[in-house]
Amino acid sequence: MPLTVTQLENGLLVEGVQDFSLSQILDCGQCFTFSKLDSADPLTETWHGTAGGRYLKIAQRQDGALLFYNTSPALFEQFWKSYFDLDTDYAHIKSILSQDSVLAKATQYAPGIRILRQNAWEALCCFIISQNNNIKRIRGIVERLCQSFGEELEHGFFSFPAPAVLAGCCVEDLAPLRCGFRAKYLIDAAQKIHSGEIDLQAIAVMPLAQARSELMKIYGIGPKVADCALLYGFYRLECCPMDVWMKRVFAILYPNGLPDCAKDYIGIAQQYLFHYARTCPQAFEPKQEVLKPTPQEVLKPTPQEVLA
DNA sequence: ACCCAGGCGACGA
DNA sequence: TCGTCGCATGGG
Repeated sequence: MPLTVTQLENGLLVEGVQDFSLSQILDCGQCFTFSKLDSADPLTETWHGTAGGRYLKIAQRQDGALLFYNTSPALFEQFWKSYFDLDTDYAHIKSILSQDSVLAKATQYAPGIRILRQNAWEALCCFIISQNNNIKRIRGIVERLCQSFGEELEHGFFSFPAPAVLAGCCVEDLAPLRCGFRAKYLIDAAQKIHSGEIDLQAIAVMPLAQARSELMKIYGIGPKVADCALLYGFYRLECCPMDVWMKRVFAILYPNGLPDCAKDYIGIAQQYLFHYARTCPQAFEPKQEVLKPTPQEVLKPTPQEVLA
């Protein structure tokens, strides 16, 4: 279905958007720079935040239509349409993934998830911060990073600091972030990128294995953070970041790996499964579904009783 | 108080 | 090459 774009006095109305939920997209662990506004209107939800050095306030009506506040048609076409991945047919992708029963459940649980096309440097910073951390605290550290070293945009929001800014910092300079041992990792990433030793533009067009090993030259970037940067910062859908949640998913639901139907969209499948595992734990806890005895088993004598 | 969080580097076997 | 441990901080 084609999008219908209408210019209003306060922004841009975009109708015909399918398979899109603001809260699912912005709160599923791929992005840490948007926050939900308290809305007087229960029929809409409104978020605001930053991406690529731009501030955006955006609302979604209950019928699915989107309102991009203070956004020109040109800016929508050039930036936000791509950022929200609106040219990708998620209905098609979900229909393929749903050939597998678990993925069918995970996609139905949060059918409005999309993979954002984020700025590579910003995603890299966020996922350096993410290691051995929780999403709530990641948001706070990212916010302090931008407030402390970025440039003010609008409404108290700040851009990400450029690599050059962090490259000139020492660990003590980053103390206000309260990011712990990750400060030295951020600085090394900034220095290698600012000096040109690591070229994000070049990584964007490298074969995956080479891109991955290039990112892992940064002190503090291992396989998982590299995969997150590649998936979210470079839109490499063939990456499947393996964090503690996805390790649970594989241990419990996919001991033999993902099914064949996921092979072209592993990164997207990963996002549905990650969100499902993290926010719907009762669907995943091994103890309840897997180990709970059936009524027959409760009545059956134990092996010890049989042997007695 | 305790365990855990979108891990990683250092170290020893 | 593989397991194990410490790391900063704070949420639940």
